[in-house]
Amino acid sequence: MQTDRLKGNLELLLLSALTMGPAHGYGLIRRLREMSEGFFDLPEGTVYPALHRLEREGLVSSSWTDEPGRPRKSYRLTPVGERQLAVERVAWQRFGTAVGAVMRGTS
Amino acid sequence: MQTDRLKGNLELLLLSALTMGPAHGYGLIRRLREMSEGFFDLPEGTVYPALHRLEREGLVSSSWTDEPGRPRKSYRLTPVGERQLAVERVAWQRFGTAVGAVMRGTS
DNA sequence: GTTCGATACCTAGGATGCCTAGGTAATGCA
DNA sequence: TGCATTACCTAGGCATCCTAGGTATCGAAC
Repeated sequence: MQTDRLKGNLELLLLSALTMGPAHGYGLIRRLREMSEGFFDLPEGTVYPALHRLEREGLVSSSWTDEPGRPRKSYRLTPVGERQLAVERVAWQRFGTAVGAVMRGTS
Repeated sequence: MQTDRLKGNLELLLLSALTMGPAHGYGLIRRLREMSEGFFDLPEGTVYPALHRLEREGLVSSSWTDEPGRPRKSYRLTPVGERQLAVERVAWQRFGTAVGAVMRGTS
């Protein structure tokens, strides 16, 4: 069955990571890995499409850095994204509370 | 984007609910609703296929009650299911810890 | 000087897993 | 007789994450 709990939480993770400041995709992968002490080691094929989705929805905005060297696409939170992050945080907590109640067998 | 956090946690929820004793599908839906104070109100189309999956994997076993009235298929945890539940619990907690670390911006 | 690992971007298609929407049938009450 | 509730089921849809492939730059090692 191979549970993937990530489903539905990726958005929360990416938006959270961006509150520490703008970052590009590859850097976000590293940032999430560090912040979670290695727990989240997301493949690029997961993160890049997710960022594009977030941008399409207006939660993040991107800009190419015109520094020399490797091209980098920097993402930052938009005001809409910040509001959405607050919503996600509450939703996550509620979900966790409900799961906890079921696990503990109490209502 | 419509996060569905249930994905990957349904197994944990069903196995947890079954620790309170055997139950049939419809009853499990009610039990989860009560234990979570209304948070989890799972559609039948979610629960029945999941129970079949759990049975195929040997985590639960089923038996039709030969009581009169409506036919009911009662599910109970198998020993394998109990072990798997313990695994799931730890996995859930680890996941929660990791998400919490990212949300709080600390490593 | 070239080979390799790390950095940095991308996408098509597959797998998974929950949900929608449909179906059947028994019970009990209005 | 009709309707709500209980109780079971499944096909197909859809969203989302991942696999696996691709391109290209840079620095270090050989």
